Amino acid sequence: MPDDQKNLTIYKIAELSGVSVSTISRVINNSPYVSAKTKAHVTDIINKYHFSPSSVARAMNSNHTQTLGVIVSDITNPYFSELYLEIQRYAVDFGYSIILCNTFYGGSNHGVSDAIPEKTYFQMMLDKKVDGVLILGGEIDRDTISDSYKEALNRMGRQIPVVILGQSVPDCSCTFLNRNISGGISALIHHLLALGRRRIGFVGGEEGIRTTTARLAAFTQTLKNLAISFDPSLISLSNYYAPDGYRAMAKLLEQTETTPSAIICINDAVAQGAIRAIVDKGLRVPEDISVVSCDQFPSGEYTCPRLTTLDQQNSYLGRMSIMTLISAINHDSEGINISHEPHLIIRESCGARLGFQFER
Amino acid sequence: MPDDQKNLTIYKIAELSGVSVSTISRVINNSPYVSAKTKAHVTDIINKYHFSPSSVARAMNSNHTQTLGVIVSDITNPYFSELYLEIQRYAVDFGYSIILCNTFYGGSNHGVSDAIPEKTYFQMMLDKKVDGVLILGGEIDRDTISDSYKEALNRMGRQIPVVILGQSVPDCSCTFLNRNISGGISALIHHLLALGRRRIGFVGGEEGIRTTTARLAAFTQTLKNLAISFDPSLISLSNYYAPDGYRAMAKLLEQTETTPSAIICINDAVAQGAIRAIVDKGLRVPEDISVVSCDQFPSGEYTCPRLTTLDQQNSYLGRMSIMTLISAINHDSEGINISHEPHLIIRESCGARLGFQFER
DNA sequence: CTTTTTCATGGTATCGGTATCAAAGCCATT
DNA sequence: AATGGCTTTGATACCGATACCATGAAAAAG
Repeated sequence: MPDDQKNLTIYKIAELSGVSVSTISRVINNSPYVSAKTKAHVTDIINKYHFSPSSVARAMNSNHTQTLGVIVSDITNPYFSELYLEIQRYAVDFGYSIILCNTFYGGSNHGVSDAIPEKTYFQMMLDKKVDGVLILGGEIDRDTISDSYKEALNRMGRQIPVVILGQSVPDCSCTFLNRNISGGISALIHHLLALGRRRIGFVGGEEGIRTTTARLAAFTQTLKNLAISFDPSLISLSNYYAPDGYRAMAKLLEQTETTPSAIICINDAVAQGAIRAIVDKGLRVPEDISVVSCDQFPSGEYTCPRLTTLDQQNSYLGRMSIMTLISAINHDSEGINISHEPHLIIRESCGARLGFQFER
Repeated sequence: MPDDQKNLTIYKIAELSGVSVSTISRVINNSPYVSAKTKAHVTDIINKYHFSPSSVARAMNSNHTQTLGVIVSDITNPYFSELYLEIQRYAVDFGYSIILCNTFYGGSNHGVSDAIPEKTYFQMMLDKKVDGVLILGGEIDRDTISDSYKEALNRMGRQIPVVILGQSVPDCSCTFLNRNISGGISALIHHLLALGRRRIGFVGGEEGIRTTTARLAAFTQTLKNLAISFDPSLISLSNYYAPDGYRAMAKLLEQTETTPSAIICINDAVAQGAIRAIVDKGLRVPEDISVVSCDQFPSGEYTCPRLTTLDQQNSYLGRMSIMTLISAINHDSEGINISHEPHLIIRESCGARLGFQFER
């Protein structure tokens, strides 16, 4: 049986075919400078032995590896995994494979405590000679970025294309895709006001993280513009997961004197935790408190009650991220403007679809 | 400023240091055959220019890339992402990076239709010369495995270590970690019976997939052993996500004449969908129907009601998977026996923790 | 029928490291 | 001073592809 062997090289195929390595290379790369006869013969041998050229050797003198690095803080977070799905799809289409780097930064509740510094991954990306790096979240999302982090990031950015999904940081040798982080908050508030909710709280997210800071700023600003009194005891931050939402909501209910009539959560996981905390206090959603969220997760359509939330168009963001990176690698373009406007998904947790109209 | 440059090689460092490349290589690899003085000098230059050796060139003659391939069907599925987290953690500890391969096989509801054949990824893994491959799920989980798939899998298995988390398939040149797929079903049924539930249905999972087939078999077998009548109209399969749970549950409620008193779901996402379907029919969980699940997801603790479910010890499985693969690469051992017993987490959706005791 | 052009093929340097071998320098011993 | 052993260093083949140049054969042009 003409079986495949380990460590088949172009030299062995040349030997088996009775031609030179140059010819084998030509056949592999579909060069026109091979006779039909030779090509057919070599192709037969290649198929027979299931030969396929080593990407490592190819990378050696082409200086590109057809590999991309993707850095995320936590792939169990639906926000990141949804982005990843889209990225993976396009990467394969364009012939790239992806090295996924999970930094464990930002602490989910998964029992893993120590984060892997992004600097470690930056160096790894450089050593592995990936063709480009995509950063979806992590240390770059901090309000204040340390000099040493920035230095490491810039060192990488000077050597290979780096695309960052988030919001621009000054003096970075990277391409930024500016997410409209705070968009939609105003729509959320207006929707709640229209339902008769005026005492609105904000739950979840982490202090010092740009998403949280920006959304919180949009929250307070919108209230101010509408001349609605702002009560700091209605704000309770923690983190981005269901247990955090539970904890933050429970804390909010304890620290405030008057129960809020509505809560805006940083994302659907937090909203789920918050609802659970409200229910555990013997209150009802949406009858007593309306709960809405800023970032749609797939599960939000199946909770009790279903979540009113914002669609951040994550598939679109994922697609734009990978396309921008590939463009940067091919020097096709110099930065792409993305325009995504979060849009309101009205379901049950605000009360609207259940026909409630509240008075206060 | 002594700044770093692009494409720094060992040759340039040799030139800058005034020694030979051999010496640079020795310094990098901590060889004892370098004088302290030379070592210090070269180290200074390396640090000054931020030189780090190319992994590609190293792979060229060491024949290992310090890279692993991980193949999953859908990383947005918490089962896979939880496994991945553990795998990533240990991989980095042992100096490996991970190429993640998402096959889109098994259709979630994410709008992506066409799966990427695993064969495509197998070839990619071979070409990229990864040191080992870990398959967490996908085509291997089918009840019947096609010859062409098996052939491609075996070809890969003969060249590099391949570890598969699931259940053994005959005549495969891979190491299997046999998950106890059907374990815990019996515990679930006994728990429901103790609560007074006898008319038990099964919801979710996909026909022709081993997890589903095995759990369904354990389900019917346990009922048979207990001499409980088995009603095929109480079984409704679909897939592994919340929308599938919703759909399957709605269908079950339509197709059966007598409403079931309990439902066992394939996992927590499906359970969430099923609960939603039950509630939409105007029934209550757990008062009218108890709902339990076979596979714990983190969100299950924050649903309304909280889910009674089985802990499959996914962290343990992830850890064993990566450790087994690394052992196989190092020829340290020949297969590891894993012992994980799913254990029952009693919460609200069955009724037990809410103090219900049902009669029938 | 010779010369020129085109086509097909082979030989070899190269990418950036590591491994192996050879050799030079240094010190102590005889 | 010559010898031997140890430390330290340098030169070069090699890993598996591709790129470039050279060459031989066949076809077209003179």
